[in-house]
Amino acid sequence: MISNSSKYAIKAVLFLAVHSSEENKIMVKDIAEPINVPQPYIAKLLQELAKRKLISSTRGPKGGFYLSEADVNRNIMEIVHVIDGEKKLNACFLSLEHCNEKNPCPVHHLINASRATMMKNLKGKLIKDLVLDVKNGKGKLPL
Amino acid sequence: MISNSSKYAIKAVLFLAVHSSEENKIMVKDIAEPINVPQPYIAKLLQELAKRKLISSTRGPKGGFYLSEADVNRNIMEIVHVIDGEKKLNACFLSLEHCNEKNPCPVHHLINASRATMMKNLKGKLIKDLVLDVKNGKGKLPL
DNA sequence: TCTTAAATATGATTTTTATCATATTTCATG
DNA sequence: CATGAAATATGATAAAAATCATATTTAAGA
Repeated sequence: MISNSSKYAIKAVLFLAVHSSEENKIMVKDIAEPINVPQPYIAKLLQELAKRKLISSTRGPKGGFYLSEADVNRNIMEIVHVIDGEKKLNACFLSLEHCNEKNPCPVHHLINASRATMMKNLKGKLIKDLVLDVKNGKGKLPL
Repeated sequence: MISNSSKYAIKAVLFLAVHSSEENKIMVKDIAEPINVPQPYIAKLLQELAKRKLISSTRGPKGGFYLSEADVNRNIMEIVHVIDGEKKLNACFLSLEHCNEKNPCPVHHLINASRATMMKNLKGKLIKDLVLDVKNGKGKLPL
């Protein structure tokens, strides 16, 4: 449903959200260690996110990754989209091609409402909201 | 979250639930085709389910797979357990080791309630209930 | 402008998951 | 009791996901 890569990416973005800023860029090795993800692996993911404009970066000395004002207005699902592709977020539990409200598979009604609210929650929450939650003790770091 | 193999297994069990009985066993090739899963692959899964007593089988001529009275009193999550292992059904969205109600990760509250009801639904619904649903038009076959 | 520190691009390797193949065992039936 | 039809056991291959390695490009600062 959601890949390992996406999870790593989310953790990294959350880390950046809390610890970085335009004036305080962070380089991969200082991200990889605290979030406990192999450095070359998270590097690749961060590069992909940067290319797709979900996070910001600059090269060279004093360079690194950070989140701009625009970046913190993204939500978590956008990260998943970039890493995993659009694919199966809306997909049927059994991955059936033709399953929908009109023609539901037998398990459709068991999971659909729950998943819909889950998705709504994830899409409605921006990165900056999550940072606020952390500050208010509603979610804990480090990851 | 849930593997391809589990999905195939569920489809096969559903198929058996509707089409088989102790007097009408079905052999793998007659299951594989209608549910659209490669024959050798579904064979392996069915064997595993049979070994773990979630479905029934007999060998030899006139043999095949079917669901006994006991078998139709199972729920879908039991199938997933057998195929995927216990692992991540209760796991944190970000696969964090130490995430729980007391010490939630930032996304915990966004998904946890939804997932809990989803799981409750899946565990509460028995195979025989699903068959009833299909008969009452609340879920469609074929898959 | 040269050196160095960082991201970036590209691709290789490893591990896991999915798929396929084959030989063996069991059972019904003639 | 021999034959053939079925599941079962085991393992091989292929595809995908995760992980790792290296050469290139960019930018800051001496």
